[in-house]
Amino acid sequence: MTMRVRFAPSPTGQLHVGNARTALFNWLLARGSKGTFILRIEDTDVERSTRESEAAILRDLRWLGLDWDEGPDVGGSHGPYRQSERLHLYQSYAQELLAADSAYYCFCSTAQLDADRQEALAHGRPAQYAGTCRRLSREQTSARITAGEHPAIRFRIPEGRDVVFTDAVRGDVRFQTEVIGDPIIVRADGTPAYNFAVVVDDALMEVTQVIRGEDHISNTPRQVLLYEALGFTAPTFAHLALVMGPDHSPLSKRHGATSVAEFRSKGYLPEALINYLALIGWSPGGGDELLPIDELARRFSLEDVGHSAGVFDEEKLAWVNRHYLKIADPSRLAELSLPYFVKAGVPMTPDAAGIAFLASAMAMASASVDRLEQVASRLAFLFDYAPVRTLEDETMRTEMSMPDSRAVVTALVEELAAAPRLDREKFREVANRVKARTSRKGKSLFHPIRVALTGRAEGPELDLAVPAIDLGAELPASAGMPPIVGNRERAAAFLRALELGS
RNA sequence: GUCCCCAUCGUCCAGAGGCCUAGGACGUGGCCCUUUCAAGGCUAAAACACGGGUUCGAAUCCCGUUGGGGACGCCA
Repeated sequence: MTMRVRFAPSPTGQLHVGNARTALFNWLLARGSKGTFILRIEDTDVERSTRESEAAILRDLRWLGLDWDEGPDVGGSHGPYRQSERLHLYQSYAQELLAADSAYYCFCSTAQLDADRQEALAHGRPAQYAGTCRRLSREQTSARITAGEHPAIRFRIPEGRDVVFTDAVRGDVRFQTEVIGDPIIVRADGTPAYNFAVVVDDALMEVTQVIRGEDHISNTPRQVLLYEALGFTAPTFAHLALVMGPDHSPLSKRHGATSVAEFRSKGYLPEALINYLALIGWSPGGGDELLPIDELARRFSLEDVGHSAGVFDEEKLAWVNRHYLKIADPSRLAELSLPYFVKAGVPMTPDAAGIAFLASAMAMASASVDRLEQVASRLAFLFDYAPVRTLEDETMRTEMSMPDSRAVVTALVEELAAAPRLDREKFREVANRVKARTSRKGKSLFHPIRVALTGRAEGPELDLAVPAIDLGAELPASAGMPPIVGNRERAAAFLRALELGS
């Protein structure tokens, strides 16, 4: 039998990184063993499900590179893949259970149920369904229905049984049916409830391994019983330990970013997020950590998945991201960083030449930054040069007004007046001549040059930054880039600003 | 409260009875590189939760305690 796995999100919000990890583990298993990866939308909660979040989840999954073989948008032989489009199926299986007396109508009100739960808790009993409607006769039931009541349908959990299932990551897990209340399988409004819909769907879609979060482990015995009552064979289950925040509480908003969309907008690369997520609760072995997704799939195995919850560590994510930033194609990074420039107040709509320029500038930014978001400020000196503003800073003005610094700037202006466009070598020549004229060297030579030419006290290596400035200054307006002031003009403007200020 | 799951450096993993004076990675400290900030290289500190067993021998097996997490919804 070929392997079939699925990821089944409910479209009630953003794709959470914890869920993304669940999707990833399913995907890795499928891709590592020529299996089928199914995407199913669990939208039976009509109140909270939206098409917008379904679209967002699909988009995020695609961004991560997790593609599916069957799903709501691509179809497949076991569809439809939205639970809201499978209602008739649940209806007919519910009738079957009712007919076999494996299920029964329940008329209990929410208020009644709440009261029962309080009562049970108060007496130290498990907070499960009291069984009020369990023994209603067929006559009583039909009488109440004709009278206009709208009952839900509950599954009858058999008494006195031991339910054991073998979890692929944990081994045997055992529950006594005494601690399991009869679950609702169809709500009063006719829609199926989770425990029922998953079983029907996983069975009909011929899912062979159900890999999901540990929060579902206590649902599993109910589902195993449901498979049995429906005459289906249960799949293999695997429950993944949850992803926690730094304080070991479930990862949530107060810990910072939690959704895939947020990490994307902060400038993490999809391959970095994927690689990092795979490292929580699993190890590729051999001491390797930085591996592309297909290699991850090749090495993945459920048996090697850890049993304990893992803390999401954004520092380590950043380290992984730095790695992928370093090996990424510069023009791809240039494209990807566009939104961050816009957000930083540097609007641009570059053409091919503009992108090529940005890509060439990437070398001095992407290797020294955690995230794409930071590229914009790392390269801001190219587009935003304002000596007067720079000298408004007290310490900057004091520093640059010193005779030594001033001499360097003056010499720089004069040398630049005679210099052509600066490339790396030309810049070195100019720097050397300034050095000879001022007999300044090291920091006292290069620092003033840096401030004069970039308007900043720190930034990328001047060897890279200075040529980039002149390269950018030559860009035609048609390149769609903000105007870039050349080195010669910068030096002159800086000296003027310096004289004005003193 | 009841049931279930889990327990190695601050964090993520390796370790499947002797190879462990417990290994790697992130982070942290130090050093180096360096015209700045980063990045990078090297290096150091840092853990088997506790208590009982089993065994010639336990981080590894068993039991208990403690701690953490999950579930107990007409949410999924």
